[in-house]
Amino acid sequence: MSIDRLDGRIILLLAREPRIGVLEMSRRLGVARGTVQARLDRLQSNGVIRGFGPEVDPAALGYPVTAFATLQIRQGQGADVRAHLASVPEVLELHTTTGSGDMLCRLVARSNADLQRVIDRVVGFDGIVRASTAIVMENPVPPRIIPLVEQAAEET
Amino acid sequence: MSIDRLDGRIILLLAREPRIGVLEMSRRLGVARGTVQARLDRLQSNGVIRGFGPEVDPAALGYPVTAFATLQIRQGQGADVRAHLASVPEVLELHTTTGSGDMLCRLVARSNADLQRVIDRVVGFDGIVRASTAIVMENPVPPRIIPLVEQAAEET
DNA sequence: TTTCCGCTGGGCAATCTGTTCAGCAAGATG
DNA sequence: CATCTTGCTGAACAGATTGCCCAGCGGAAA
Repeated sequence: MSIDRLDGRIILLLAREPRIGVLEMSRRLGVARGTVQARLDRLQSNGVIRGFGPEVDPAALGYPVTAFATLQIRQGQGADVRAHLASVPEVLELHTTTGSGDMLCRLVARSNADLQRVIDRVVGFDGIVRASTAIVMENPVPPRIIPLVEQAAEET
Repeated sequence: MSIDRLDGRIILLLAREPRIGVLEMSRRLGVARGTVQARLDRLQSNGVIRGFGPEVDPAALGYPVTAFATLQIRQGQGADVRAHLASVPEVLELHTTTGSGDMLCRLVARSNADLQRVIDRVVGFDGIVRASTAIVMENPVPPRIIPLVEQAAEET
């Protein structure tokens, strides 16, 4: 559940050089290979490290436009809306939230014009009452986790 | 810039079994090892595959609460606010957007009570006029990219 | 004191990687 | 039509890494 400094350094190393091997890590960290291996196993079975899936850049795939849509759902239609949104490839992420909207989703599109098509497809479903969209211009802090890992490692 | 079916299958395999090697991939895909290697190199230098960083689960680290905050910024304070937010470990992501808000950020916290502390720290900065927060309850579609990859691979 | 647990340092066979090579087919170019 | 370029194949090689095992050691808990 909680991680120590060594765990933190392992994650840090992996984040910086994902292709690094266990042996090389043990050299850099100054510990035995078995230790690194055991820590990694533990981190993975703990669920702290979910996996090492490839990070694919939607922009490089031809989807340079990102947007966030806040959706208002008709009462009782939640399950259907979820299924509908899950079937749209351009919906990269979906959350149900408290607050003024009911759901928040991340969308990508090939262009601003194409975003219209995506939104039409997203909201072209009966259970969705209203959608308000915010187009992403800049991304000053791309998805990150390292600072949090470092903080968690310090607090041991 | 664009990917074909083989590229798609490579990414798919990597997503499903991240620890798979180039040799095993070539066997599964029925192509030569050199081909897979060349494709992978190309995908990475293209930027389609950004990397293979470890996916760390904030919940397993002790931060089970996720929220999205929409921020309104005082004109001309954008740069300062960006720097301020980047210094908060619990800010996992930050975007500047069009629409009613000026920025949208993803936050995590140790609990709902702790979220108050995080928000106080986030908005306790001069350039931020207003913040409205939505707490995430469910996550019906966790961050995903595979459907988009498959679509991009088909369209070749 | 005794037990448990994690780390160390070592060794082993099996496997994979990085790299290079020549051959071949298809498509583009002149 | 001849030539070139590009991408894929199948193979080879040395070097490195992995998965797995073991015994010993020290600190912390019972």
